[in-house]
Amino acid sequence: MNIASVIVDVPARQTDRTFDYLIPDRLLGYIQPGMRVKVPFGPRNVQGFVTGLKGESEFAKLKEIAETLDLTPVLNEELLKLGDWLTEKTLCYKISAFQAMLPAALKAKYEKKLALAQGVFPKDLSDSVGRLFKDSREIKWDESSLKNLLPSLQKEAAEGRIEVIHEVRDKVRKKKLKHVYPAVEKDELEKQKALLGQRAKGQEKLLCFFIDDPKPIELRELIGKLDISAASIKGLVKKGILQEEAIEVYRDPYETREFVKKKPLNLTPSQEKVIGPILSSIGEDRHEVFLLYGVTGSGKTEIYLQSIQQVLDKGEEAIVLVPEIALTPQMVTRFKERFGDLVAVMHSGLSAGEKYDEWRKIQRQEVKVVVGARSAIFAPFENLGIIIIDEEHETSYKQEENPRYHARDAAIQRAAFHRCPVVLGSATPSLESFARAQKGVYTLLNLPKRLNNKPLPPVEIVDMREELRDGNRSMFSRKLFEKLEDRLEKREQTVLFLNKRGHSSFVMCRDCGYVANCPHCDITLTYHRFNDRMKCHYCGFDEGVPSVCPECGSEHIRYFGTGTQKVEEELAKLLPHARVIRMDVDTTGRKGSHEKLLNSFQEGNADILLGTQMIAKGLDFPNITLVGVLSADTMLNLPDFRSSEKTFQLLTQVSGRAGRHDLPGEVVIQTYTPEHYSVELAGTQDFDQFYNQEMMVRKIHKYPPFYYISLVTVSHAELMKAVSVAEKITRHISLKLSEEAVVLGPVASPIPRINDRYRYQCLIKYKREPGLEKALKSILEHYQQETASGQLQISVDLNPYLLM
DNA sequence: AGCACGCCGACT
DNA sequence: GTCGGCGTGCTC
Repeated sequence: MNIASVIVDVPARQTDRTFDYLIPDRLLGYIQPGMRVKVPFGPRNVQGFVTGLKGESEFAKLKEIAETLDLTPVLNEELLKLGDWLTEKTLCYKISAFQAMLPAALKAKYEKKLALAQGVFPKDLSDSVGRLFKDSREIKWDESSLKNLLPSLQKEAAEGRIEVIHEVRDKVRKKKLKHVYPAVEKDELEKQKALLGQRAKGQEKLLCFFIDDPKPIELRELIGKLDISAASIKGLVKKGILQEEAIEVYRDPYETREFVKKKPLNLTPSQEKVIGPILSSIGEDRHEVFLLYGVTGSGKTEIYLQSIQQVLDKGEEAIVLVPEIALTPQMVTRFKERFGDLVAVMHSGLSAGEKYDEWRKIQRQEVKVVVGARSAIFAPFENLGIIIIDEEHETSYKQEENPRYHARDAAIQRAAFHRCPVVLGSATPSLESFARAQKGVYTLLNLPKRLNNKPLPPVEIVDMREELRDGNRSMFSRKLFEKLEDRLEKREQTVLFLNKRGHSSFVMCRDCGYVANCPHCDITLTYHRFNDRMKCHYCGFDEGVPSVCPECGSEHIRYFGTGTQKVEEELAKLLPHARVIRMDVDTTGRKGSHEKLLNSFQEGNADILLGTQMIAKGLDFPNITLVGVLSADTMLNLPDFRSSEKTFQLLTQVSGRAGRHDLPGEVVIQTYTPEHYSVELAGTQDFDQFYNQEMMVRKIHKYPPFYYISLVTVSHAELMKAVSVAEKITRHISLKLSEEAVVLGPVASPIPRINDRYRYQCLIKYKREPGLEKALKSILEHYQQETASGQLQISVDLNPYLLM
């Protein structure tokens, strides 16, 4: 077994297979599947993953593995298999699947360098080349600065005086800090203390400290604690009494926070009823998927916590997925309060290094529970006992780049391997999951009542067209405004929700109707008040606001629309005494600012919390008694078959923020389409009826959960090329599929151009098409050269959540 | 992805 | 005649 199969870090169709390498003697018995290695590949070195070991290879002249990058495998056997599954399910490259399962810090960083050959000095080279090495024997390969030296470099390299090095490194280093500890026994420390001179106050303090506690301590901490200088430590180190060493430390994003340990709460009878099947599934090592359908405030989290406790008691581990966890600090707090140091947290707000450290804690079995966003589903636990997905219906569980996986599917895959339950929790389950529960594929668990039987808040729907007819041109209906004033008077809090999607500010000419568009994408530029500029949210293009209309020359050009900033301005005008906290991408950009704003609101530093999607979930503050939705229907017009579902879910979620505690709550929903069933039924919070109605619509239009869908998007800088390739692909797919399948297109994507590339797409709806995956693979293969060069892009999404 | 090998145009 | 354009194909 001295040969390793390796998947190399070259994401291309031609290299999407294993390559065999000889394991050098010094690494024999050490290299295991799942380790990262550095291997020579063509003329350079690349990172690779060992996927298996074998005794012989069909390939005659094998190269040797250059070195290992890990001491222990970063992917265990289960995760290696899961990588294969991901590759198959999403048609991505093996290497992309592996990389998706690991923290970004472990991704290789490549650096091309020039170095002097052994025994060669700058003076041995021609003047121009020799000058490059005057400071160091190694320099970075910098295309631009070396440009005119290329011929002479080539000559020196050919004659062996300099060489090209391809370096492979981890992206992020382990964080190491200098630690100090005694080098001698306690009685020796005592002896040395007696020998110290009168003036050696610092050294005396140090010795006292270590006589008390000889454990290693971080240098800076020691200096701060004893109020001494680094020189005192140096002195003792020199005498050989103390020792210094760089020890790996974890970056702990929550280290400054104190968590008070909390006990499990008593379960209500209905909670008891629901947790029963989950606990027995855990106890019997049985894989089962539960759909925990519980209204907002029905105590789902406590079910999660107590199920996990059972798993921990069994000596197993738990994964909890939450959507964009940075946005729900309350959730993290509850887990930390219950399980303390056993919890690792993984979310997008952490730096690459912090994420890596949390991952290391899991790998080293130092934690038992991970709470995290989508990618936490790949936490390298060995004995999973439960996987929980909170807010199961959230679309952020679907990754919108390769590998385009859905965390729910990966969860079920992993749980089946570990023979443990998956709990999907939601107040508004996705249609897909609910349908599966109805069919008996998932086990449905119901929590129909809020804790303490608090009623759901009454919801009033206001028709904004009527408001307009009655001459109210403000963005607040009279009803909402009245209630706002009332809450201000009573010193209770209000949450105002603005459905921002498709509703951000833009710049328009009031005379000719010209709207500022991105010159590279067919999309309106979004206006940002804080720097008075317009920005494209797809390619990042950014431009100042023109003072005159570029079409007609009119000066009446200004920003338009109802962004949060604009609402804030209007609030300031109408209710100048109200204290408003605004939460959107602009105000929560910086790390931790989100939490700060929420804390400030919780402490009562504001009367109104104004925000977008991000305030729809997880807020649980006792003083919120009014929730206002400013525009309920802005999502309904998006080209997305899930838009009704999303609207219903969002409105229900937001409504759930009101009156969760002692004070009763109220909800006002403003809309231009009060008759739409998703708005109307969100008003009565009638999920069952919504489900029935929406299922009918899906059936008629052949959408999930009745049909599967797949989306192929073709993009190219030339319109004609994009169209013709899309056409060929569509034709090819149609030929390969059965009568039952529907192939739509090709049509221009809803955003027909992004970053100067035209986009055409083909949508496939089908029930059972065993030939589809093969057809798609052969298409990707067929166009591999053109896609490799970047000219042409073909993206395939089996089960897309965004049809853009 | 890189990089080398290989076959046709405008240049000292 | 040669330098160099980037199409094609390989990397254990």
